[in-house]
This record gives sequence, structure tokens and C-alpha cells, in this order.
Amino acid sequence: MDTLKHIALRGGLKDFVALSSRELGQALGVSQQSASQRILELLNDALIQRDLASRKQRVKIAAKGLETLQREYADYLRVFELRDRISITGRTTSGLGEGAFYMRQRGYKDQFRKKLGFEPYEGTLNLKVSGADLSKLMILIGEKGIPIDGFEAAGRTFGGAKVFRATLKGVDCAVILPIRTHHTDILEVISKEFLRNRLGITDGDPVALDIEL
Amino acid sequence: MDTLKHIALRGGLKDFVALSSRELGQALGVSQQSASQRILELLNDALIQRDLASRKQRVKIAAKGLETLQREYADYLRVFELRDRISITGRTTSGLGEGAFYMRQRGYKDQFRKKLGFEPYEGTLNLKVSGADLSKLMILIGEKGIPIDGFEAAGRTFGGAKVFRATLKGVDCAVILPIRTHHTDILEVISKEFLRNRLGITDGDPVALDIEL
DNA sequence: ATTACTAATCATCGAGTAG
DNA sequence: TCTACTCGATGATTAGTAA
Repeated sequence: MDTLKHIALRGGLKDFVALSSRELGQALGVSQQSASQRILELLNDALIQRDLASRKQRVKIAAKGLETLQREYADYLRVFELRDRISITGRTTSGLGEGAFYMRQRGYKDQFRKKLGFEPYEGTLNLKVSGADLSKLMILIGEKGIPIDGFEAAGRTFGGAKVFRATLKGVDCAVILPIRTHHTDILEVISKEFLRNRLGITDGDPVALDIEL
Repeated sequence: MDTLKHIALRGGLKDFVALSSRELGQALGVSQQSASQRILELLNDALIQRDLASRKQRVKIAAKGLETLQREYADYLRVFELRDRISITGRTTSGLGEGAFYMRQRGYKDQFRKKLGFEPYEGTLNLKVSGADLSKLMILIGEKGIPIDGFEAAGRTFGGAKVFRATLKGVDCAVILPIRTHHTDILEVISKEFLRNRLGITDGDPVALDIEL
């Protein structure tokens, strides 16, 4: 964790950075040997990539390493920044129409009506989150929210989820997240109304979602 | 570090929270014995306080522990949010006049002239930072800045500090921070001129400081 | 139920050194 | 120089258990 963070501080999130095991060891207060060992561990866990072609090795944080750091960052955001609401900005994207399928299930609909006080429009507004806001999304993933139980219907299983009340441009809505997601950048927004029409938003528009925790 | 973070997540920053060694162990993925040991270590380092009066121990993060967490948080802020300039907004507050005393010392004045290119007005403008901007302040605390050496004069010691060039409403100035700052929410701004008069600001006015890293 | 001691086990570290 | 191996020492962790 500490090693990964240090690589990130060196700029390893953007590109490969030269980082000898001696340098790393000094920075972390451990020996060259231990630093080398730590690099190997990170490699083994696929948290970083390495280019050992030239004299000095160059390292770069891999996708899995970025996730790890974001989760850690999200913890600190929770510690220091958390109020009762959080604002996440995302860009409207056209989903795969999957959302509508799930929204049509009675097993979900009934729970939404009971727990949120409205029966959602059969379709979701997908917001693609990027950059710094991804860490805020991590906070959501870590929060409990309002639980939506999984159920069985039509011979298949529908997984559990959690929802958070929210507003989007003043309109009441909710965000829904699968109960166990760790790597997503999509927020699914449900509402009583067809949000796209109601708010006049089209794909690519950035909108700020104000979420209640 | 991990243990301390977990206590913070449980609300240990604000007040004592009940946290048995078994609970902590499970949360951290270690045994009850190790969790107990970690609590003892944190206590020994004065990072937390403990109340062992009742059955379950209750722990609370001490001042030193808060600092530790803030430093760690600042690292993650640097990783995910950092640019080359940072804008921090604070409200003008009347200091205790202490700043003026320090600014009068030749040991500091000479360094300012040499390293900043101006000799500051004998007095500081204090900005009280709150809310989300506090996290930006933590970035500053973690950055190196321009070092100001400590010295001895008049039979006492004047500690080291670090400064950052900045502008306030277009006027060149600098922020000064003690080299090992404790938990602070005050930014001390120095400038060639008497900023209050120059900018016509009075106590309570919010001003945005644009700081160079 | 707790917390935390002791003793055994296991992982981590660094010195020396090879490639 | 560099990385990274072996291996003995030093830490950390845990099971058992006392208070």
C-alpha cells in the first residue's frame, strides 16, 4: 500500500516512471533488497507494470493498482470530507437498455415503491463518472445505503442492490448500485419520470447528482 | 496506519467509540490478539486515547493521531487532485499580533528578502480556513515549499518554516507555515505591503489565495 | 464477555553476493 | 551501477490461556 502510494506520488499513475530499488528503499525507509521485494509483490498482484529493458527499471500503476489506491483514498474522503450529502458529476451515456429490463421486474418495483416512495420509470439514466469524481463514487460503494433485496423470478436470480436518494437538477431521483460492485464508473439513476425528457438532457451532457447518504 | 484509519472510519475523530479487540481484529483481518496489540502500540505512540473503564474499551483519536491521518490524506490528495497551483479560500481574522513579532526578526527578514525577493511588512494577514478547503491546506502541509531555516536570537530559538509564493486579489504575497505544523486552520500571509489597507479587507471577509506549489 | 500475557510460528527484513 | 537471490536475524502474528 505504502509502496503503491509512493509510486503514484512519483507520477506512476500517468506513465512509466524510473524508480530504482535503491531510491524506493530510501524513500520508504527500507533497504534496497526490501524495496526490490516489494516491487516484485506489487507485480505479482498485478498492481503495477514494469519495464525492465534498460538499466533502471520503470514502473507504472496498473488498472488494479489504481483501483486499490482509489479505495484507500475513498476511505480518507469518508474520514475527512463526509457530510450527509455528496455531489458527483457524470456524463449522460446511453446504457445498453439493461436498466429498463431490471426496472420492469416486480421484485424490484415493489421494493422501490415501499422504500423510496415512488415507482420508477422503466428505464435508467446512466451517468459515466471520471477523474476525481471516481473517488466519490468509491465512497458510495463503501456506504450501506437503502438495501434492496435480491429475489428469484422467471427461473433466474436477481441480485441485491442498494439505493441512495438523490436529486438531479432539483428533480427527486435515486441512484442504484449492485450490492457487490468494486469497479464501475457508471451511476444508474432512477426516477418517477423519464429524466431525459423532463430535464432535456442528451448524451454527453455533464450533470451533477446530489446524493443523500 | 490501517488501524488508525479504521478507528477514524468508526467515528473516532469526534469522540470515543466502543471498539473491542475482537471487532477490530475481524475488521482488519487479524486475530483478536493482534488487534489488542495494535491498540497498545497506538496508545504507546500517543496516537489514540483509551477509556478502559467499562467492559468494552472505547477509543478516540488523539491530536497526534489526527495529524498522522491528515498527512496520509494529504498524500492521496496529491495523488488524485494535485495541479501546480492551488486556490484556498479563507476568512480574514485578526491574529494575536504574534505574526508581527516574528516578522520583525532579522533572522527571518533576511531569508525572506533573499528567497522571496521582498522584505515583508511587519505583520501577517491571517486567513481562517474551513470546510472543504481544509483538505487543500493539508496538501500545503505535505509540500516542501521554499525552506526558511530556524535560528537563535535573543536567547531563544526560532523554528524553521516553509513559504509558498502566492497572490491575493492580484497582489504578490506568500504563505508561511511552521516546518512541523500541528493541526492548524490558519494561513499566515505575508506581503511587502499592508494587505488589509491595500485591498480594503476587514475581519470576516472571505478571500481567495492563489498559491504556487 | 472482555483485555492481554507468553510461547511458538510465521513473515519480513537486510547483509552478502551473484548475475 | 542495476535487480534480486539465499539465509540468518529480527519482527509480527497467533493459539492458548490467565485475569
